[in-house]
Order: sequence, then C-alpha cells, then structure tokens
Amino acid sequence: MTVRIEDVARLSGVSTATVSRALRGLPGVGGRTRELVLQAAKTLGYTPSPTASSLASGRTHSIGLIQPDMSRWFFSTILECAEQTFRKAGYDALVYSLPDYLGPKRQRFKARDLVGKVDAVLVLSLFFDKQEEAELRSLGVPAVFVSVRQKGYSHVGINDGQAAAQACRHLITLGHKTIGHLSGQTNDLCPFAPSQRRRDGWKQTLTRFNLECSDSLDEAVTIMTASNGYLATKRLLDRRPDITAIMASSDEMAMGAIQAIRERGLAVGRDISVIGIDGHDLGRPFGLTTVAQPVRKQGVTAAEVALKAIEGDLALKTIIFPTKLIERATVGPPPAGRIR
Amino acid sequence: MTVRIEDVARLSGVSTATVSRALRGLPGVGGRTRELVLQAAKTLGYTPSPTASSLASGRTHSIGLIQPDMSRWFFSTILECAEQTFRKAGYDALVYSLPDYLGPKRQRFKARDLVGKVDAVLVLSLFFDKQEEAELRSLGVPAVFVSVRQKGYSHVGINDGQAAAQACRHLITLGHKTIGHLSGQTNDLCPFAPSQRRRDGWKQTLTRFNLECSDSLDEAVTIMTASNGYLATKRLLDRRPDITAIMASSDEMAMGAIQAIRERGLAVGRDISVIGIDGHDLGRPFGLTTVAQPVRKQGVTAAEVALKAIEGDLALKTIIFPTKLIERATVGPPPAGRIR
DNA sequence: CTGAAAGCGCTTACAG
DNA sequence: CTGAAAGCGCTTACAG
Repeated sequence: MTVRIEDVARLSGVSTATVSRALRGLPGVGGRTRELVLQAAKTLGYTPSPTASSLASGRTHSIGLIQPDMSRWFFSTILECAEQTFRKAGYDALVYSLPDYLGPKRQRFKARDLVGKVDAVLVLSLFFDKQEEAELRSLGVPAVFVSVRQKGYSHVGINDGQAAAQACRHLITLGHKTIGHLSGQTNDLCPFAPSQRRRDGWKQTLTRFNLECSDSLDEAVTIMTASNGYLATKRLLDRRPDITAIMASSDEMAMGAIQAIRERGLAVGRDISVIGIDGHDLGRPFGLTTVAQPVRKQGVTAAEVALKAIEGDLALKTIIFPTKLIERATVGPPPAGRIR
Repeated sequence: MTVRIEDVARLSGVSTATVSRALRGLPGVGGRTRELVLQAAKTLGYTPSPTASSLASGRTHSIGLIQPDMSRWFFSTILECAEQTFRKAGYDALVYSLPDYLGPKRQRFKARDLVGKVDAVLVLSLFFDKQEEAELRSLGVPAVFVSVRQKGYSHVGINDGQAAAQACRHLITLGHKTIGHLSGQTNDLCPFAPSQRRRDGWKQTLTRFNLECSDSLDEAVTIMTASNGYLATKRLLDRRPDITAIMASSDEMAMGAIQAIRERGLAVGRDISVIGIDGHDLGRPFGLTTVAQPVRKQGVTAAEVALKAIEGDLALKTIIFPTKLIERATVGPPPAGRIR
C-alpha cells in the first residue's frame, strides 16, 4: 500500500542497497546517483519504514523517559526539554511513568516493557533498588540519571545539600532562629534521595549556627505536593507554634505551607517566612522566595549526555548545576514581638 | 545475543508459529502445548522483539501524543492520565511536542516523524490547518482531538463558552458591572479555539445582562501563561482602572493577574476580584476561584476512545464534560466606595 | 491443533 | 562506487 524502498530503487534504476545508503547520507555513493535517488524518493513521497529499519539495524531511534509522574511540574519540564533535544537529533521520546513508586505497594520498574524499544534511557527522580538496577542493565542501553545519583551511571543534577543550606542561611541571616522544615520522603529506601540531602543541608546549617534542629521542627511527607505541604505545615504549626520560618524541600510544598499559614490568619513573610527550593514557574506570581535550580538546562543536558552515549561516548559524566537564591515576598525578618 | 522465538520453539519442541500463538493467547493451541511453551519462555526469559513483531504484524503498540508543550500543567496532566491508560492496555506513549505552534514562524505538524510508529494519535489543543490535517490523515491511523474540535474526528473536551459564562455569571451575581477579560489567542488561525469560545462566553453573558463589553475590557495574549497574564493585566488596568473584576481564560493567567493586582497595592478579592478557568492543581494554595474542568478524566477518556478505535470501533464520538465553579478567596463583591 | 514457509521492509557485510 | 543476497525476528495465511 505504501511506497517501499524497492519502488524508489526501481524508479531511480539502482539497487535498494544504494537507495538505503543515499537516503541516509552514507559515504560511497556517486553524486549523480545520489541526486537520482533523492529525486525519486521525493517524487514517490517515500518515508522509510521505521520498524523495518529498526529490525535490520538494531537501532530504534527512540529514547525511554522513565519518571514518576509527568503531571508534576519538575518532571514535565525536564521531559519537555529532553524531548525537544532528542527530536532535533532525530529521536522519539517514549515516556514511561511509575506513579506509585513511593507507595506502600510500590510499583517497580520492569525492563520487559522497554526492551528492544529504546536506544537509551533517562531516569528522573527514581530510586532503583538492586532488582530494578538489574532490570535497567538488562535493557543493554546507556542510561543517565537526573536528580538522583546511581552509581555506575552518568548523572545530571544539583547539589541538594548545598541548595538547602543556601535557603537556610538566608533565613538565619535575616534573624530567624526557629526554622521548621518540610521534608520529602527520607526513609531507608532512598538514602540518597534529594529530599534526604536537602534535609541534611537544613540540619547541618542549623547546627553550624548553633540553632535548634530537633526532629520536632521537621515534618515529612511522601510526595512533595502542595497539598501534602499544606497538611504537613498544619501539623508542624500545631506542634511548634513558635516557628518563625519554614523552609520547604520543594516549591510546591512551600505553596501548600503558605496556604496553611494564611488559614491561621498569619501573614506570610511577616509572621512566618516561607522559602522553597526549585524555581517553579508559578513561584513568581506566588511571590515565593526560593532557591532555584536550572530545570530546563538539566533536561537538555541529560538528553545531550544520552545522545553522546548512543554515539559511543560511554564515559561516565557527573554534571552538577549551580542553584540561585531568588528573593521575593514570602521571606522577611522574624516578627519583633513574637512570643517564644 | 538475546533469546529469540526460535529458542523457545526448540526448547518446547514446537514450531515458532505455535510459540507465537501460545504466547499471545490466541485460540487454537492445545492446553498442554500452551503450558509447555509458557514454561519454556519463562525458563529462557524470553521477551518478543517488539520491532520484529511490529514489522510482521503491522501494529506498533504505541500511541502518538501530539501537543504543544508538555511542560505546561494542562497538557502534562492529560498526558500522564493518557499514558497510564495506554500502558495498562499494553501501549507505549510516544510524545511529540510542537512548542512554537502559535509563533509567527509557526512550526507545523509533519506526519513524516510519526508515520509507521503509532497505531493511533491523540491531539491536544492544536489547531490543524488543511495541510496539517492532510498530514494527519496520511498517518492512516485513528486520531482523537482533546480540547479542540476537528471535524471528522472524535473529540473530548468541555463546553468552553459555557464555562466562561459560568465564571462571568458568578461575578455578575456578586454585583460586578465592569468585568475585564484576559483572552488567549483569538485570531483567524483558530476560530474554534477554546480561548475564542471562552471570550465569546464572556461577551455574550455581559450582553445578556446589559453590561459593558467593549474591546477595551479585553486583553489578549498568545500563550496563556502566568507571565503573559501578568503583563496583560498591567495593560488592562492601565487602560481601565475602573474594572472591579477580571476573568482570565486560564488559571495560570489568573495567577499572573493576581500578581499584577498585588503589585499595584490592591487587594485581590476586595479591590479587584479574579476568577480563572481550568481547576489548576495549584489554584488551591493560591486561593483562586475558578471554573474547574475535569482534566484527568479527559485524558483517560480520550485514551479510551483511541483504544476503541484501534480495536475497530471507528464511530465518531463527542464527549463533553461538565465544568464546576469552585469558590475560593480571589472573588468577592465589588468594593463599595470604588470610584467609577 | 500444528507446522512449513512466505513475507513484513529495511540494512549490511561481502564481493566486485 | 554499486549490487546480490542474507539476515533482522517475528506473524500469518495456507495446508494438513
């Protein structure tokens, strides 16, 4: 029904081998011959069958994008930038979501779904255990990890501990002494999770400045959404009404915190300051002070690393981007007459 | 290197044809034989080559997800739900972004990138012209349109005019008489665009209630982002400082409007009310009043319609979901002593 | 219920 | 520089 390589070969009077070479721009084809083939292909409106060429060449020209949930800003932003980078290089983006990756009956990554379908994969914010890492390896293609580290693989991310320290120092500099923290998942399952390191950054900074950093100042959630941040903040304020500032492990959690604070009739940035981490697009209209990470750059860079790996550059790379404090309205000095 | 169907055939002592049938659960395989094959496949850890089976069967088991930009909430949320629905049915999601779809040097959809790679496509919020529609048709697979209508295709969405009317009526009921509007792109290129219909809904409602609806009350943007909403609101308030309420064509624009209003030292919900459309996840912490649409349901439903089409049910469907007013803090009655 | 064989549409040594 | 032919690993009439 559709036009095949043979049709092009016939029209241009050469073999299918030559057509294949000419169309892909391979060397060793006469200038005149190439012209002929290109012309014939154009005339017929020929598009090579991707599955046939994959089967024959062993390359799929598509990349697996494995991540928890693309409806969340951080993931979707990285995915979008990666997709564009891959597309420009002639690769398709095959997304693969693992939404229940933190739940009790945790959904594990299965290589079976991706085997033979991709030339490389990007893994975002997922903590692979031994089993999953074995599955990943069984794919037999290069992988680059974004935002989480996995040893034996290239990694693109930020220094999470440092980002948290940056946020914490900002609050301390303004005079805050009782600083609450909203953590992401920090259990044993993912000791190297960004949320764990952000929590460590908070803790270490408080310690360095001789400030309180007891567990009662920390409230953890599973997934770092606004609504979880909201609930965590209510618990935190119930327990520690003396808090004058909250740093959240993500901007979305910070937004939830703001909601909870306002509901108590307190003024954000006056009664209680709030700072986030991420640099969420909607942080601006929110007036949210935050430590921003270059999300889009990470997406592009991770894709580039994957592309290079496909081309044979298997050297392990670790690319860490700097973060940057963005001062807006949700952080101010602690209230003067606040009861301790 | 990897295990092929022939290996399974040899181990189980049957032909590759039988292995193929047994593994896919096709009828006409003896119970005992099936057992044998399944066992052998398991022992060998056999996974069929997807490209080989695609080439032989003509089916790819993947779906194209064509949309403007998955870094934006509405699209990524639909994509996530669609991906899950497709995955459960054994299909992969191949995302395809067209980020400059509204720019001056507009990027057009090219079938070439997708031909032979998908069994169906979902198209979100894209306005296909004749040329693009022809490209789409040339893919030779069923397509379902989400959030935009395209004649000749199934469609999943909401009644945009009605949603806007709902928002407008809410403001009018509270006593607002001078209601500004933040539009999305409303040019000739996309006369059936949701943003066009939302604008119409605003206009018609004002007319029905004998209120002013001049063009000076409407400010249009290209892409409905928060920052565009912010800029549009500044222009709007410069021109019409007598406005007591703004309805935005999207929640993200509404958030930008809120930012602009606050920057003028005005109180949102008291001096100027703001209502959006969408039901954005972050509308809640924002306290944003909005007309919500069931975004996730649309993603699931669109995927289901596509799946049915693949199975042969080509009947054109139009599925319209109801919207719902969510009252939060950004809307209140107009200020009493406001100078007209 | 099962198998032999053609066929899906390319790519790639290999030979010239 | 070019071509004949094998091969990629399945599926699917067709025959039995």
